[in-house]
Amino acid sequence: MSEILDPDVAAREARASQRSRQLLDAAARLMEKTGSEAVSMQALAAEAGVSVGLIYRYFGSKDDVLLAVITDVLTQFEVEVPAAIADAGDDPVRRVGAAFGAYCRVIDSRRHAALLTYRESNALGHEARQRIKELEVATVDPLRRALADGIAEGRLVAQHSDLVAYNLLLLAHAWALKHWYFERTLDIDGYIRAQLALSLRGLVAPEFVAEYADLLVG
Amino acid sequence: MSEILDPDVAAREARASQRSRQLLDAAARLMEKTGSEAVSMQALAAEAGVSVGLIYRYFGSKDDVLLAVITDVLTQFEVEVPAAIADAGDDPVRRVGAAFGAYCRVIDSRRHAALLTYRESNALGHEARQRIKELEVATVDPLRRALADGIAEGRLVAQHSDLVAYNLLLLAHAWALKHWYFERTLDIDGYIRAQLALSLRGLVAPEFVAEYADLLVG
Amino acid sequence: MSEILDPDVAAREARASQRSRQLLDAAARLMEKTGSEAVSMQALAAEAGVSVGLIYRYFGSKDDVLLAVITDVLTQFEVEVPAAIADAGDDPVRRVGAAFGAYCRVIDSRRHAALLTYRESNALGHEARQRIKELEVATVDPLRRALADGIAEGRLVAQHSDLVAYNLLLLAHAWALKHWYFERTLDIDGYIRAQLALSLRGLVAPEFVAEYADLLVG
Amino acid sequence: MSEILDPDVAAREARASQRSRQLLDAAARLMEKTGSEAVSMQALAAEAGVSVGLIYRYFGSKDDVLLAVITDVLTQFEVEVPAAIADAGDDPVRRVGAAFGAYCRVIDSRRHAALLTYRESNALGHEARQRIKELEVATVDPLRRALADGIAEGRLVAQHSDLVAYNLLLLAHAWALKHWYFERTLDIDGYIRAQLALSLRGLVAPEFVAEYADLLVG
DNA sequence: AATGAATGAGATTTCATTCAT
DNA sequence: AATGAATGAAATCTCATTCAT
Repeated sequence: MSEILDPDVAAREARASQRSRQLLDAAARLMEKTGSEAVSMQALAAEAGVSVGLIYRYFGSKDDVLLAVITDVLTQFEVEVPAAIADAGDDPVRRVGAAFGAYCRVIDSRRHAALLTYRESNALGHEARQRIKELEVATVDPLRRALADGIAEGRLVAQHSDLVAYNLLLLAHAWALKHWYFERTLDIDGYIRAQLALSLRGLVAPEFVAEYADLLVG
Repeated sequence: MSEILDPDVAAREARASQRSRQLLDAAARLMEKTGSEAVSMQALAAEAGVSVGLIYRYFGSKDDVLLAVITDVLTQFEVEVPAAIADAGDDPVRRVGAAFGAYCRVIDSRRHAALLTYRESNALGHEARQRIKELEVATVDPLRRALADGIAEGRLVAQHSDLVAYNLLLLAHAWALKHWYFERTLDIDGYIRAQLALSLRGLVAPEFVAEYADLLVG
Repeated sequence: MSEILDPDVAAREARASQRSRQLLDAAARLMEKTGSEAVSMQALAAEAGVSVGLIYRYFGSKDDVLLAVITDVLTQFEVEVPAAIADAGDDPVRRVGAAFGAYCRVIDSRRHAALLTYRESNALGHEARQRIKELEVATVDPLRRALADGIAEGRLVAQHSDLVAYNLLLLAHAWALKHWYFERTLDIDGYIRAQLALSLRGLVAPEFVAEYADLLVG
Repeated sequence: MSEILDPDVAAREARASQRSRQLLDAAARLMEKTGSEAVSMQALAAEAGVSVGLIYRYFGSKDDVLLAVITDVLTQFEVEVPAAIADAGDDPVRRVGAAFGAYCRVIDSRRHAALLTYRESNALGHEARQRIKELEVATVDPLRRALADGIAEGRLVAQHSDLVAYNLLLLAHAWALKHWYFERTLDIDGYIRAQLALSLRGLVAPEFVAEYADLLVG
């Protein structure tokens, strides 16, 4: 808030944010390790190498930790997806492809944490739930914009671009949700390529099909 | 099973299956009501208007109840989807459409129960989990067959029909998973129409596009 | 009570006693089978092939069943031990031996039921407990009398005949209590012989040792 | 274990072992108080003046508590019996006497806890049961050795020394098992004297009877 | 006389949260 | 700032007992 900070306060805040990170990482690690989303505060403390009590200094409750883990993943989207889009250059179709790939890769790297959103109902309160939903929707925005650009440039056919964007998010999540099924035949790269081809085939305007031939064959 | 049943035994069995149904319905109702997939045995007993102990006469454990609720939904797929396909006539593309519609409608009628599959990891044991996965995969089969027929007849382009089938299942589930999002702009019929159009646009062979114009405009 | 009974009443009583026997046998069977003394009323009903409700027509409570099973074993002592003594002829030392053998054999035939006495504390009320203790003490009486006779005839040395009698009862019980230990080296016949030899060696008057040589070498 | 301990860790361990002792004592106290070997976790918590949850910090399960109580008694044997033997000097017969006395006195001091072994079947798992049996058998060893020494020196007659040792253990347990009977006529000292006299009369070699006259008259 | 469905209290166990140190 | 012992409510499951049929 204030631009000039008491150095002690700054140090404290730095330590605090470091602690938060340490705890969040431990939580993510624990989830990937146990494969279960049922993580007790005691187990989290043990994994993070701190005491239970300390967790409550940084997070008000278990729900807060859960919320933070989820937010953490969502934040990763906010970082990675725009970066991937920027890297993809000006072509909106390739930007869509890059965005979807980035989504999938983030999810692949935090599979169990990503699934946490699908359990919120129980643990989290209405307010937190609402917050997550807003963040998730915001997360689709770069994708939606790339799609809109493609439509504006005539490279994509104009049809339900909102729905399409959300479908792509869902298919990215599906890599975590139905990993047990997809992993039988695909690895993450194959998955991205196949799903992208499938989705784009219905979207790319006929006169541009040749140009995106590399994307359209899964 | 046997042709001649002791009437008492028959009556008892009828009562027993009625009880199971009552409990399963209560479980489903409770989920829809609380919006939560976490149902305690106490709460279930209260909702069903019976005692805790009685549940254990019909289901060996909480896992059994959960498994039964899930199986119940999956069984509904097994009934409704083939029926819808049969009603749709011989055209494989229209059969795909009918199958997807049936999926979505079953899920719409049991939204929270349908989500139970996405929590299995915690509650259910490995065996039960495996069982559910098998059932789910089996559930996609009619859809996969209709797609294969469409490809064989040249009405659909041959591309990853397995993946397509599973994607359609996922999009049906998405109606429950992301209901809070989709319901802002779509009702169940609109959702089915839009998703179907989107998926089919990438699948229908060019020379048949005109024939399925009604399906292709979401 | 009344000497002349209504035939219906007599028939009913006969049926009732038959039922009791059926239930008691089932209880004993169940205990030997599961090896555990924790027998639920449901399990007992199943084993006996009757309904739970019916047990309560013949026994007021679970404690009553337990008490009856215990009494049943004790009654068997009351029958078998005097019979064995009678068969053993006039010699009091041999009568002692016969009594101990009978004790051990009854216990061997109902090992787990015999152990029930050692659990009474929990389940049974004070009154029932008292009743069992009295019966158990009464059960030692034939043995005590045979010992007393032996002392009176000068064949046994006079020393703590009460304690000796109870010790013999205990050693018989020990066959059930510590069966896991004794069965490593002895069968029931060997056990009886060895224990008897050990006990009698301290009891038989020196001038009669030769006469009972067969009993004194375990 | 390690020579230099972190004082905090050492203090914590001390506190922890103090808690264990407190809980074990409470368990023993509860058993003596209620006269019952069945102790619920709630009751144990109440008796110890702690919460239920805390018990689970020190013992993994109810079985663990039970096992610990039993082990506690058995450990007392391991301490007291060899000590008593050592105090008794070189004479093996007097060492046998001292060992038996020590057994009986330990049992007298923890009567109900000592009986716990006779309930193991129900509560404890197979492994724990096995463990207890081994410990019990190990417990007889000092007695067995003293007997063997006596035989080797020709002071005791060679006959079933294994069985004799176990019988003496049983007679010690009998003080708890049949306390209600023996207490009518004997106190613990009288019991020890009488039982010892009885057992030794059959064991002491004729030429040494005079030497042990004090032990042989109960 | 007989059934067995139904009850509900009670048992064990887990775990989010607090608080004295 | 940090600890971790302690709490106690809640969850699952069992089983003696009752009662309508």
